[in-house]
Amino acid sequence: MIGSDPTGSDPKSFSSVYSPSEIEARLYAAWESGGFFKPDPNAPRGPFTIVIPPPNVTGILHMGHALNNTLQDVLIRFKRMQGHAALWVPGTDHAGIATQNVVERELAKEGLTRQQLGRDQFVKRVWAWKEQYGSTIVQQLRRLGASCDWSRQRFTMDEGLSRAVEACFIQLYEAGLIYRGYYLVNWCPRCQTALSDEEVIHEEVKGHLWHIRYPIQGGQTPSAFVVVATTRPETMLGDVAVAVHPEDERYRGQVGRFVQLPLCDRNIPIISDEAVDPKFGTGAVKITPAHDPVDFEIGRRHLELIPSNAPRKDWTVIPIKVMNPDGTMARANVPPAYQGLDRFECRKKVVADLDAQELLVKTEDYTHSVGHCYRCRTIIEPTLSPQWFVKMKPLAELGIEAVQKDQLRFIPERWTKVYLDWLNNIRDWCISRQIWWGHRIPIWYCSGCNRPEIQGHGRWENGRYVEPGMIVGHREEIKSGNPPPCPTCGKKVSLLQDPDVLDTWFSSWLWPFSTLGWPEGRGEASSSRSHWPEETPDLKRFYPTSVLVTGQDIIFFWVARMVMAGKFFLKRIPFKDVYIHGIIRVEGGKKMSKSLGNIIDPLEVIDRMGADALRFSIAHMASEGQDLYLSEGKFLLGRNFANKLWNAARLILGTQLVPGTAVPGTNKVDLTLPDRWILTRLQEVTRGVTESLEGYRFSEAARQLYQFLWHDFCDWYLEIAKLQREEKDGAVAQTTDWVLREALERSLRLLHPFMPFITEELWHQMRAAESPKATIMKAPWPEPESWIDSEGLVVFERLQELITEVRNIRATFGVAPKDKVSLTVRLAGVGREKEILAPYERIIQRLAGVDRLETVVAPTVNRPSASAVSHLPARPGMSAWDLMVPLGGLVDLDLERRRIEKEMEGLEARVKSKRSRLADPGFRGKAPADVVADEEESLRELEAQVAKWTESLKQMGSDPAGSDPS
RNA sequence: GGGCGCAUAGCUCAGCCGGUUAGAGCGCUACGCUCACAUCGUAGAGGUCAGAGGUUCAAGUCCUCUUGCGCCCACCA
Repeated sequence: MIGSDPTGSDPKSFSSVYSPSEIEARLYAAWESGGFFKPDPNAPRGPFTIVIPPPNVTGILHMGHALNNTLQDVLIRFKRMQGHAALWVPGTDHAGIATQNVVERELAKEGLTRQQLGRDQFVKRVWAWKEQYGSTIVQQLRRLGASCDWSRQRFTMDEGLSRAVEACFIQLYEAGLIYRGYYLVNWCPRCQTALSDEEVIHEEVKGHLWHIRYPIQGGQTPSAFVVVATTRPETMLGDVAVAVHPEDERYRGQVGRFVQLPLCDRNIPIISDEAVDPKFGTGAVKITPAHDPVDFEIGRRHLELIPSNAPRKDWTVIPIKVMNPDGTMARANVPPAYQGLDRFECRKKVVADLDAQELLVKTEDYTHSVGHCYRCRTIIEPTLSPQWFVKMKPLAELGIEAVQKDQLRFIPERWTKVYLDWLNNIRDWCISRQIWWGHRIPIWYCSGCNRPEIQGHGRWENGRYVEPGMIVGHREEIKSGNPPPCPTCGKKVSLLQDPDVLDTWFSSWLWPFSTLGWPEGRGEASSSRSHWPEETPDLKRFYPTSVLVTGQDIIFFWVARMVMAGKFFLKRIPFKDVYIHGIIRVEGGKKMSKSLGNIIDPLEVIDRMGADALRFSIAHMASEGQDLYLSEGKFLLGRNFANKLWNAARLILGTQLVPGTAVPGTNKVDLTLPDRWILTRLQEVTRGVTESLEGYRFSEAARQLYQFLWHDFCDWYLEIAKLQREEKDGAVAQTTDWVLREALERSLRLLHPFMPFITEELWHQMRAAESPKATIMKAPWPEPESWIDSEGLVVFERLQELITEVRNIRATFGVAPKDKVSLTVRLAGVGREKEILAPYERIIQRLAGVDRLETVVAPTVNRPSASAVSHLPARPGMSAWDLMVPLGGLVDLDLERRRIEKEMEGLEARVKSKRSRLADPGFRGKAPADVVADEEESLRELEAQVAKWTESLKQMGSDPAGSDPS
């Protein structure tokens, strides 16, 4: 019932300014209730699927979303019209840390912490938040016009998707690709959780490099020191060694000795390790295995501090953790003076104390790269802790294979390298998070057998990681009331689930199939466990998806991992094409961000100018993979274009139709030249837009449509059509109406993926009578017709040239718009050219402001006195024409001379360049014959042109009327 | 330390496979509220395609280097 609203579809109510807001809301509601976003089960062509990059439930629509979803919607609407069963699966991401942060902030306003609330209550509270606010972003996507199938909307914490997460975790575990390790991880003291390497943002920070003396024990001289340099002096409280390069002469004989650790009552050994760069600083490094990744590795290699997966009794030295999870200094192992201090306060105090003891050699300014939490920007504290990991090497190989076997294609292609580089240097993925909002890890422990202190020190048995008393399984199994016996003690004692949740991306990487592949209403975990995912009808029909549209920032987080997951769990890639679009920036090159206060809110743009304006402007700017620099003003392009289209339609639809219908016959022989010209242009544009969209060249498609509709259709054809509709010959008037409507209707269809609302509204007004319920969304994508009037193209272009030239002369000599001029056209009379002009006399008269048009067929003709002249060059299929416009007293001799001279300047430059090119034997010898012939032809024509202008200039000199009137 | 992108009109950007006269939008100039549109029309001005070298008959387009800007990756204590 899209166009049945009388207020919207009555052409007489057309306002001269397009106002989108009411129309957009009405149409979107009609589309959605009409079920038009669902894939057509009877679609003539195969499925075309996109899964949305799920926005965070906490999100609000920003320009990045607007870009990303506009492009997806353009593709989906295009493919839907082409007859594909187009499916765009929408949904949102539970965004573990981000969402937890939001709700924690809300609690804080009530003076509560999540700890006070307790885990269960807190999680309930987050769900409540999600129910209340989680649909914000999907509502905003609707305002953008996104034609997602909302009946298939998913959430990463849905029942089905949660089972997918569990099932995939278990499959990976059984394949020996999941383990727990006591490793150094990225720890955010603010969020109090571990993060993956990808979640750490490295930023340059201005800091200091402190050089500290560590006194050598039993040295030859009592004052012997080793000087170490550090950017984080507070970590020295956890030092367990000093390392030097084995070849470093400066420390020969020192290795194996001990130094006294200042501020602490401990002695630590000097060791040697290849990882130490002797050229850096003093060549001696303090080793803090519990708080630095490099030190951790050195520790593992040389001190056997942390034998991986070995029982605790084998430890010889314990890495010393000196910080609490919140970034304050720990109680254990830390001298009392520093206990409980914030890490940065502690840093100051350590430096001051060292200085007081004269152990601080120097303090240098030092800029270095420091890791920050990607959610809260807090400086990361590398910390030793037990975490779950995915072994990535075997999975990465699947991702690499996808590219090598041409199963996967990046557009633009250069991202392939970025993707491969990451996969080739992949490290294991830390997937456990110490937060409460997310998918809890499907691992349980026997309360009698598993102790916290052994976590992360399990063994590999039969290719799988095991800890004493550890059970891996589905929630349903474990909580079924009949828990399995502990594999270690054999007793059915109480089982405790691992408190950690999984990285949000652990659910996201399953998105392309978890959204399609979970059978509705299936409950039995045991049956799903071994055959997951199910071959649901949706999975069968729509997987693999067709294309992924996303930004470069999540190639590692998401794209690469989805490829791996798809190949691992389903043995098939999740998508064939990956279109990587640019990043939104503001003019000046900065990132658009809230903190910089330079946000341009897409919703505000939609409010003010309409979703179509926003979408078209974005698409117009989105040339292949380039970043977009936005400013408010750039959306005027789309707004003005929508308005132009609206008014053109107003002209076509708002006036009384000429009575009677006339559908032109085959090859459009009964149409006028302008009719055939505009229809020919339309064929070209149809082909161009289709090809551009097939190749993801969005801006190219948008530009072609803009050029065609605005300049070809409105500027030229509509002006001519006005005349044709006044024709006494009823047939001409009738076919003009037909052409106008045909061209408009096809244009609307071509434009629909970009500007869905205005095209629907106008299309519907055209169609309301015949099919009130039809929607342009389901109208067929235009196919170019087989006929092209290329001859007509040449003639019409000559007409355009002629009119433009006369207008130019009028403007140059200041002929008032109301004043008419007369025009003499001289042509050589080749073929049927002498007849060309006659039918278009009225067009020329109207568009060029001519009252008397005379055509002279003659080899030469004298220039009428006191006139301006112009010479149109010969073209293939068209001879050279001379134009003469008598101007009487209006002619300014100097002006005309300058005009001619300028024209000749350009021509002569080109003549010169062509002559020299043709004089070059290399060119004649090696260039293709047709190129040479074209050059020769064009040189001949240029020379003829020059001759004509020269002649005109000469005639002017002897022209008495051309003399200065003053 | 690696890698990538960008440098074209005053501004923001197009320009696929190298081949006539390098395009658009905005801005600017002149004129025009002509009965679809002033969110408009007509005409126009404005470019050594960052610099240097190379490949080629031919380079904005391909190669190398340089400069400037931006981004990504990396265990620079």
